[in-house]
Amino acid sequence: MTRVTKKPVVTSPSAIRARILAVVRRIPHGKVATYGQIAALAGFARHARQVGYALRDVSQGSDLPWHRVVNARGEVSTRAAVGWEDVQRDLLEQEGVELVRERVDLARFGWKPGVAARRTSEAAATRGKRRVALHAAPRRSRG
DNA sequence: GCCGTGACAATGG
DNA sequence: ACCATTGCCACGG
Repeated sequence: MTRVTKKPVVTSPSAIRARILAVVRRIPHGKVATYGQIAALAGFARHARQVGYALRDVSQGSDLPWHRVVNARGEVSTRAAVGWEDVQRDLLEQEGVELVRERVDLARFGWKPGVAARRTSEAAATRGKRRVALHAAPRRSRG
């Protein structure tokens, strides 16, 4: 059928954004994901900054769980509009995400896609040991 | 089409 | 543990 004449791979103005937002939408309630993780899951490793860009364009008025996205240190990233940092922290706490010193323990609340919730005891045990790769595949990526 | 910007990330001091 | 620097890459002017 030679319908490949013109493939829709045209990379829309924001094909990358759409993909990113799709991943953000998958973050489960009560969990958080890092910018770099989102980018990697979307298929755009080292585009962590683009995640922030995408969210900045959306933010309010959307059903997107934008508040579940934090930086690699588990902190809420500061953006242009001051004050929303508190809003985000509040939303997270409402979901049961603990914030210790303004930081989220990624080992506990970090979203692990594809892995169903294991036993709580097991998760606790993991805490004391070495932390396995939380991110999908950071490798040598840097941004 | 080049240049600066940015809700990031990793490294070094 | 904190601050400064460097890298990365799409987007907007």
